[in-house]
Amino acid sequence: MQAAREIFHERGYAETSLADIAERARARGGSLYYFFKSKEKLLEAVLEDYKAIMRPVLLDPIWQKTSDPLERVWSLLSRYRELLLHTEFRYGCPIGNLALQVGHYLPEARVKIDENFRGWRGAVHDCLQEAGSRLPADLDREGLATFILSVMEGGVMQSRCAKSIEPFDASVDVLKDYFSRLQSEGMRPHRKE
Amino acid sequence: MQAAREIFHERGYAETSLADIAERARARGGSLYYFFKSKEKLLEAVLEDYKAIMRPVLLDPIWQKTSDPLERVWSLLSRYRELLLHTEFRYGCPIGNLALQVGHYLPEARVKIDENFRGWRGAVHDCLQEAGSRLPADLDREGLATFILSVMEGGVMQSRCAKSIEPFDASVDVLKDYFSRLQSEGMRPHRKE
DNA sequence: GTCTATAACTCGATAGAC
DNA sequence: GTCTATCGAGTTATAGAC
Repeated sequence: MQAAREIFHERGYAETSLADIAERARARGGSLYYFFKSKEKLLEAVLEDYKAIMRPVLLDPIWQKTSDPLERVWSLLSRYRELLLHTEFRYGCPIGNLALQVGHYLPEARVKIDENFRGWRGAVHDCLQEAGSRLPADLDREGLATFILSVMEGGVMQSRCAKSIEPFDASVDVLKDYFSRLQSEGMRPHRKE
Repeated sequence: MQAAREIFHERGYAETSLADIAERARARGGSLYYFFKSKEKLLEAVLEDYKAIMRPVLLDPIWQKTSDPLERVWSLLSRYRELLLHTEFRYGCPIGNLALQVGHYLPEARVKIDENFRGWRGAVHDCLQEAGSRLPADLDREGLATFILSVMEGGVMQSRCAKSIEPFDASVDVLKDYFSRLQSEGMRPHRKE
């Protein structure tokens, strides 16, 4: 299943054959059917696994680097930046990829992708809550967590196609500017349109 | 080619067979090869066409609704909102879909997808420039245009998977809040971190 | 549990009639 | 130009030996 996760990420779902997965797992194609009754079920297991490893594999190592909740958010975004650079813009966010690859015709997978997004937003939302009074009290922090995921996914998408880190960096820079304005609000009440 | 554009959008590139395309074009599979020497070349022609129709088909009807440059940006985003609602979250941005479907293994297509993104950002950038002094003078308007595309693509991605307009709306709402803060800057100089 | 062998199918692409 | 017919390759999935 680790093999499936890797190759789905590298090549995409449709472009990956079960023989490819079996080869990386040092097995033969037919053996996979002992554990998964179809390619689709294998994908669902991979997506379920992504949910399970998000905290121990993705978040915990980042959370460990700093205890400042806002720094954790920036560090999480940096993780995707490193992924882009490290893979020379070939891969990207594995969940985002699968979202636009199979989200529209594999309903069960779509639901599990949504659950992964919810988990990610939830983790960022926790950071925003923990930031307490450093952000405006009346701020919609759920909405802001969704917004941050949008910026990340959109930035990764653009940088992959541009084969340049520029669009990702530009997106994160603007996000940081927004935060600096949110955090300076204390000095003067913000007037909503 | 219109048929190809539609079905690539609805089903995705890998899930679309040339027979499907020919059927919608009221032709037979073999006939396509008189115009396109491969499925990949057909995709490239579709992406080239997207660039060509962006202005007359996507932008001009929106620009016509209002001459206010910032309203044009919100109206453009509303167009994607309507697309999500109108298709019950099945489709999404056709370029974004293709970006994460084939961007990593069809190099020529990836370049043309990038060109589409550049065109979109360019149109938004023109709006931001036209907004003149309504935005801070020292603002990076190229970066902001990239940011807006990120928010749109990320919002569409999340809403499709959630089958709910909430993530898209939340993303756009936060973006509007950012703009309202940018526009109120005139009242008091903003201190950069 | 893991393998081999293969069934059943789909797809992209080509050849050639008209 | 558009069609029919088909090739060849690759795929998912199954059957059954070991």
